[in-house]
Amino acid sequence: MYEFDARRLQKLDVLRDSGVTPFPHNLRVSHTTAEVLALIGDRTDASLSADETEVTFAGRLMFKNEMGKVGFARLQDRTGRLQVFVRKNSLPEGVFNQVWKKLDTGDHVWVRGRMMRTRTGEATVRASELVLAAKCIANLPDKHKGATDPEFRNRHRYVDLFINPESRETFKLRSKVVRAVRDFFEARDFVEVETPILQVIPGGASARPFITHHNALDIDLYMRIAPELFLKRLVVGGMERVYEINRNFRNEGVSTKHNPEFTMLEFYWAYANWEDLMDLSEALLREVCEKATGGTTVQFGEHTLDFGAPFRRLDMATGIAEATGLSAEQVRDPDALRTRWLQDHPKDEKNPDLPTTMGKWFERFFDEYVEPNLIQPTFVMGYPTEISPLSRRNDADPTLTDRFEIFVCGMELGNGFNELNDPIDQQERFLGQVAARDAGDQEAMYFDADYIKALSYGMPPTAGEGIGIDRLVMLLSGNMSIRDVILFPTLKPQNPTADAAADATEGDS
RNA sequence: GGGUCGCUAGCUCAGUCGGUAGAGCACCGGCCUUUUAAGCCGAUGGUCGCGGGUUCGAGCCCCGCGCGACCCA
Repeated sequence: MYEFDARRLQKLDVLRDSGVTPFPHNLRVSHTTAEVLALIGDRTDASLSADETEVTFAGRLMFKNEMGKVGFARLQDRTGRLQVFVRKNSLPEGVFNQVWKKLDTGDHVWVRGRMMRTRTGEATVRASELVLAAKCIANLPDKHKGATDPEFRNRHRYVDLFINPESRETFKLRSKVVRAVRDFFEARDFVEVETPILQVIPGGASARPFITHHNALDIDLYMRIAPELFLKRLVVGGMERVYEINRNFRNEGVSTKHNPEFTMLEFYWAYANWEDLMDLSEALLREVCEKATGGTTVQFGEHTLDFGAPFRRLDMATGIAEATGLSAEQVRDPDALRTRWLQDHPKDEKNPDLPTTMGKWFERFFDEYVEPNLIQPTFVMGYPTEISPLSRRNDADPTLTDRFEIFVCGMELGNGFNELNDPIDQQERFLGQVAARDAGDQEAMYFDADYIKALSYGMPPTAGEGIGIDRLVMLLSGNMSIRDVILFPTLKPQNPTADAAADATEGDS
């Protein structure tokens, strides 16, 4: 059971006793607050007084000021706020005492009235009718300081959204980002599809999945960690340009950059290669940035990010060599890498989990020495085959793949590569993953025989890429935490015992 | 996983040396016919995150746990 505030509950009785319906319906508005403000424009009060136009609008009461037999209120709707002026003898009989005086901040209010301007010049509507549209019986955050605690804002997004304008802006921006992404791909003849979230074999990424159960089939299913293998099946099927804006689920830790469920854009483009993808990514990010923010640069913390300029293209081995002082030869030598690592991490001397191969060492060195320093949008190129089980090998150097990742502000934003379409090679890579899994790597991929079968029918030369939408929205909106750009981020229950008790009660009833 | 910090009224926060639990805003009552964080008078509101311990006495000291923020891995 939810405990209502007893004092607020009483208000409902008081209203009903005086004939006021606290939750009416069928109220219509003629204008939004922004439309009324546009009508008022810069007209004088005299000009407005001569205008007999009546408007109706509604919004949540965010500010109320009572002065005897007059008062002011500001109503907030999806377009902004607008002030209402009420005067006791300008309202129908009883409304001032029974409705106006009982209004609390947080209530939804409907108003009819004519436009005016106050003595201090504020555009205002003079109410000739005032209706309580929906009662708020919750206590609101501080009128001036708002709700600043990140936990409160994440747990009570419905409050955060109407209290904090920057939160509304963030999620409007997020919507624009998604719209811009769709427009970009639709304009290039890509088809948007939806592939399974419930999967028998989770694939397409290295990550631990969530497990769930289908009762009727009596089988365990996995929540998808990536749509990749399904999208490539579609390329086999002839969808040569295909994309999906998909929710993925990864059973891993949470941080300011990681939420267990997150939104990705993935796209596959037949008869294109990884270099085409890099060009396309630049164009995509530039266009999305411009459509969502109005410009091609954004402020993120102390950094001004430039999505308009060509992105830096950095070879992974070169980046590691530059950051560590190793030579081009040493960078490819696991022993030299180990020696260099121990130089900075003497405590790892006896660590049995240190990498033994170039590929794993690259990953570790890159994360440690290169990634944090990649502030402006950067393509990091040339990933080792070993850590790229779905990428096609480089024709000149089969230990590397034709793969890149996009980094901004030390954050991985995207990942693209020439798709491996040789079913024999893919089968061997999967077997390598299975061996890693058997050796204890819980993030290693599963063997997906149907995917191999799909490739055996022939997949055209294809390049594919994924871009993290949540992180992109973080960058474009200047939010430092992924939880600030996800409406309802995954959070621990505040009071597990109470929640469990509530569940038990539900089960009994 | 480790470290640091935090958790006190609906919200934002004080709380001294261990000695009766505080303020502003919100909410309630009263005054006020153009306010701009309006003002004035009065009232209500507390599991001080949870559980132990020390003490005559704990919001404060000690131990454990929970949740969160930030940093590190």
